[in-house]
Amino acid sequence: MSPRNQNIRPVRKAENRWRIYPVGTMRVPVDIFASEALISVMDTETIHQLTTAASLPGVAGSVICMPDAHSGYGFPIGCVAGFCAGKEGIISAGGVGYDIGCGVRTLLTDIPAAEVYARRGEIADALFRAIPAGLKGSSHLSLNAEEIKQILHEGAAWAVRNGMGEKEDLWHTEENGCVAGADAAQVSTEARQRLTGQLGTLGSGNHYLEIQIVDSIHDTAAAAHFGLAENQIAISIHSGSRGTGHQIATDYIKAMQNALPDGHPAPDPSLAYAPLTSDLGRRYLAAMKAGRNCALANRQTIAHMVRKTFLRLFPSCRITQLYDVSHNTCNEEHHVIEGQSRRLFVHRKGATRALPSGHAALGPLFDATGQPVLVGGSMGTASWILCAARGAEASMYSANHGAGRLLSRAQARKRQQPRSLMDALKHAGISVRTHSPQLLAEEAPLAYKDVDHVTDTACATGIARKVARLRPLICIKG
DNA sequence: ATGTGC
Repeated sequence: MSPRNQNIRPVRKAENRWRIYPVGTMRVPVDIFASEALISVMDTETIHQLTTAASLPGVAGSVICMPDAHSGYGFPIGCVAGFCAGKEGIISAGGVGYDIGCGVRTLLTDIPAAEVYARRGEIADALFRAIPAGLKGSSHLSLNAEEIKQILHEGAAWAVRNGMGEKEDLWHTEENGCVAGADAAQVSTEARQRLTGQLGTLGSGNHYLEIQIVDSIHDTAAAAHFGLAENQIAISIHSGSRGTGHQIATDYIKAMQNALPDGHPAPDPSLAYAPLTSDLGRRYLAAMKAGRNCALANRQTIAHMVRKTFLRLFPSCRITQLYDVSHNTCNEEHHVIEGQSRRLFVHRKGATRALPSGHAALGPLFDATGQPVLVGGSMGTASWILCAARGAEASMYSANHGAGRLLSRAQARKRQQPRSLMDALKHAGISVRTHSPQLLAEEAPLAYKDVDHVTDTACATGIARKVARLRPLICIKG
């Protein structure tokens, strides 16, 4: 169904802007935000997945591709696609992906950098003990069925209600820490049970807990508003919905593959979809929201354990939350399409929402700066804190989520010896703790794009502005 | 991403 065999070439529209005009089954164009260098490393599979997304029923405006995009399951990672609410629109479980609600939370501390440098090994060991990580990392908390149901409905607010955080944390979290409309009844028993021993665990893959230092400030006013200063110590948590979100995705991808509407063959089994108005579509929406809440509660719980660990080591320290934002979501939003305000269901996979100052959906807390955008780098490289800018109107109010993979996990394993990576990180002054040096190699810097170039590109297009660059000092990995 | 594939 998708125009795979046609010779598709993005047309250069402006500096760092490219467009794929509709051909074959494509209903809308694809708008790519990338430099020449970044577009040259996007493989044919990524381009194919973008044009496939642009071929789905009810797709609105254009499909957006971020500078960090690479191929994924169904949609590429780094893709934004909105679908009209109502009869013609669809929702796709593969479009959101397996790690529902995966995102980044950044906390700010008042601990002098010199003290962190002096006690780096001790801090790394304490965090590694306190925060379960890796595929088998199991939680210190054990949850019963009622608690799991509450978490799926309440998100981070559940953790705060149970003494794991402050209400200020929720103000500094997307959706105030709770996605409305979640329904645990649409989440299978198996998916719910998988949370039993997993709340407050980091997971594996590119998930991490990093202690970082603010390396440079690029927007003094926004940095002051965010509470950021040069040489400040920050904490970033990159994690998701663990087994629960994965199981929700598995369940609904299967169900959508088995229940495709008549006359609407899926372009690809990984991109099976359901009409938004169908029972299955509505059920997935409610289950996906529960998955987002699971991820929000997970990061809130991890943040609480990190705070407890730091308070033991630095009893007088103060740790506040800058922001928490997910980058694997489907969200109901209003967008202006061809001059008309439309209600859309916007899938963001490996892309964050980016509301500029003055946008009606942005709360008062960040109206002066625009919504914070947390860009996680690869292990051992920098992260960026950006704020959404006016140009985000052209990206359906979205920005990039990271550096983006350059090599597949298998390719990375071939090119990176685990031992030499550990040595290189140590040499770079980064204290790494991991349960699996083998999996660590898959996350080696050589497997990722240059986060500074990706960030430069995103900001050059006007979708976001640089606020601060963060450099890792301690990294806890699965 | 994932109690790692059907």
